[in-house]
Amino acid sequence: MTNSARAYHHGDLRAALLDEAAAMITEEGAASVTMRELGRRLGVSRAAPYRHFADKTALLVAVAAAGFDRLSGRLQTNDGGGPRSSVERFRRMGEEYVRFAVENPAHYRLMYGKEALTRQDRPELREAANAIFDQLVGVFQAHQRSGAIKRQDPRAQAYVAWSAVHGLASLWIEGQIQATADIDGLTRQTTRTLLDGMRVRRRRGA
Amino acid sequence: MTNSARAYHHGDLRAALLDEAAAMITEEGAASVTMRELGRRLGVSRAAPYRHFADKTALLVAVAAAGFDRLSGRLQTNDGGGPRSSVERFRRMGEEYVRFAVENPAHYRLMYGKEALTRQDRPELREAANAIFDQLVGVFQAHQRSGAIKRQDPRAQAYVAWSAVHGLASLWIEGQIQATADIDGLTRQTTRTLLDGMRVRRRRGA
DNA sequence: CTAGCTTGTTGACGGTGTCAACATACACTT
DNA sequence: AAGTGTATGTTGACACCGTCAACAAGCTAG
Repeated sequence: MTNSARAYHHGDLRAALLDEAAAMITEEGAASVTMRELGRRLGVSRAAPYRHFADKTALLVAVAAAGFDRLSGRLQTNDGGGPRSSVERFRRMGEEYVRFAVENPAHYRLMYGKEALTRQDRPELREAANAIFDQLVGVFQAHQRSGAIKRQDPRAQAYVAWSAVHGLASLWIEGQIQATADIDGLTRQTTRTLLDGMRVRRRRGA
Repeated sequence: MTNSARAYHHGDLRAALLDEAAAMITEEGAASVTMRELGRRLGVSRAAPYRHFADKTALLVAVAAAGFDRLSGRLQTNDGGGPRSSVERFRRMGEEYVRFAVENPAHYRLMYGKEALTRQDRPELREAANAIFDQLVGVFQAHQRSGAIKRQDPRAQAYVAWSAVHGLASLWIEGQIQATADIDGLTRQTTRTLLDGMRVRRRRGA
């Protein structure tokens, strides 16, 4: 009752706010999201959103959390299909991750870039982000069991890999990578380099 | 005459604005920077900054550009000292890069994170960022010549490596990496993994 | 000394987030 | 069915903000 959708005056303003905010973010960037404009678009007064979110930050946090859920779902769906090698799983996961970011740049930026959001310890965000990270850790654990990569702390390995794909996505989104470059190619090269770098290798000298 | 510092009414308001803005950014984050507050702090009216910067974005761009210069200088200073192996050069460069970001989180965020800044093609920023990237490309070229890593497009290799350290720095800054983790250790593991992943290796099967 | 450009000030406008006071619609009790 | 309470939405107000136009003052060049 408390959190489910019910039809009062507007119908379900809370959900409508989240949808509209997400739409504005993808269309015009997070900076364009305004409590007043949200009200205008939804045919509601400027203060109406405050009945559903404590403040603007809380609204954006909710939108970001929804983004995390969407990303997490995409990764899981893409991961689950059929018995694949852990190499293939990792490669696919990286590609899907970057693809999401490239397709939803403003949303991705909101999820990871906004200081105000992550700075405050919003448990929702923390949890949603952790779910994705744990998924990645799982891939590395499986990969270690298959004997393909070094037996190190899988969390550290996951951090290194996550950094690489997150960095690639961020730099691309922010336009720091020359447009002539091929993002898919770079993603593949990244995952391949990471896996090769973690692979068990025979000692040569010393 | 046009761009050099001169003592008119205030002394050198332009430089003072850049300094004060940078200070505010490191102390309270970029969001706290306000034209009016800048005026207040420097004992000047709210519109005075507009005699030196077209708008707030231009000011922030200049601050970001200064940050790029600082980072570039640090990397160069750290790189130049004595004849080191290209492995060592890369390792040090990565560490210095992450260290800068960790020590100046808000500034680093401004340099790479702000959509508004990078979105518009500010040539200053582009140039400053490119200088750092070119430096990295140079390291990989040297590294290829030494025969240690694969002979691929060094620019692509540089993108992969840059992504990894940038991603690590970003995730750390945004608090996405568990605080118990060791950022220096992760940085070393990242550079080592990258180099190993790019190393020339003998084929095994297929 | 005067003319002109550079720099700084003040007033104003429209925009924002947010709160308090008020109004309404629905749900639930009796 | 009536009435009451709470969830929801509205309006007015306040203090900010970025920015512009009109004005004032200071320095420099002739």
